[in-house]
Amino acid sequence: MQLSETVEWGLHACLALAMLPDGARIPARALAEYHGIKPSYFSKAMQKLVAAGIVQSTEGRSGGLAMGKPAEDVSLLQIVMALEDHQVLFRCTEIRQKGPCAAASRHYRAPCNIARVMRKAEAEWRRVLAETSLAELRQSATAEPVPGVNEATQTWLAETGAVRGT
Amino acid sequence: MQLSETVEWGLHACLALAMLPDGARIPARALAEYHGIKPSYFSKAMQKLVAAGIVQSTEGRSGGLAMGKPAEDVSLLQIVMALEDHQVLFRCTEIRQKGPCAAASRHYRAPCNIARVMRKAEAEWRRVLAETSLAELRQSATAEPVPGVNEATQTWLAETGAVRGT
DNA sequence: GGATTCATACTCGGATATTCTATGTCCGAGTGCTGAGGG
DNA sequence: CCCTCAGCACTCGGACATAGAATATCCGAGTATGAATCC
Repeated sequence: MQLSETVEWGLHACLALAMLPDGARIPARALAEYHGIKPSYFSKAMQKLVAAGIVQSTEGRSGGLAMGKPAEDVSLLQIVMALEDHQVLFRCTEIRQKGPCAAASRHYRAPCNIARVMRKAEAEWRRVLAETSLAELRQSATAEPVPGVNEATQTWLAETGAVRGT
Repeated sequence: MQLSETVEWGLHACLALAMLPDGARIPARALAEYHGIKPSYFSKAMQKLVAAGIVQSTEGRSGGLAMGKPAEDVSLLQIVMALEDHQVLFRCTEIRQKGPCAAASRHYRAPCNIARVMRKAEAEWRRVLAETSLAELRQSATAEPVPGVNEATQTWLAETGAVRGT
């Protein structure tokens, strides 16, 4: 039942993108290297975020990735769902309607009670993720920075010339 | 990220066990057939519940499965966790500590903010599941029965002689 | 000097392997029933 | 008639295949760049 590891990648990548200056873009390859991730598979995760409109991709020689919308409008739920193909955690296959003692399907209008509780729990999970925006994470990251990381990042970006755009 | 299908099986199976008379037991094979499930893999799920103490198994010729503790003391969370090997949904691999700009690990005493939100959401999910007991599900099932199913079940149990014990 | 053109380097995106987990199957060890045999 | 005992049918539990998803890799299509060329 584990979430895909791409979820972790995507969340950190989006946070990094949200911390760049407005309009700036960075190649997927550099973004992967920055996080110590193999770039090949990482790009697949980014593709899903691009398809969802969360991230914007620019092709061409000085292309790269950038936020597709303001960080305030991106919730963690959007990112997770995009990366997990909008799947649900618990899938009810209506096994109550199977087996030798099941009634005709028209008698099962009320939803399965087990599925109902599972969905309720899932809704709470989603609620927390929906309530947290990327902007809040960015706020925390800038308010309580890890010593040295921001400076090292600026240096690294300048040295590698990874950031393009405004 | 889907939960295993065995979770659905286990939940329905536990509910069925909880609706049997006190002390009664039923073979895993019959319980699988009742739900229209292939018995071979179903037994693997039951093994996990037995190991967790939720279900009790009796060997021998007239053996079978029974509840291991009162339905009031069994939450849905216990069942789900037992079947999913107590895994967590989101696994933080601390990628913030990787890459060329990471600081020394002693500077990362505060937990990762992304992981914190994910864990908070997961805690809410667990909370709902922990708040619901098997006894509540049994209550709903007896209060709003699907027409004919209970009768058919009694008949089927009598015909097949699947129920043993007091 | 300035505009144009063209080769180029670099980007994303999808087609293609490989590994790992979930699912499915099977058979052996163990245990309580049951019926025969003896007292 | 009642007790003993051995055979047996049936149970669970774990070892062994298979299917599907997640992970990892590679190469091709497309585009902005920038140098070379011409006016």
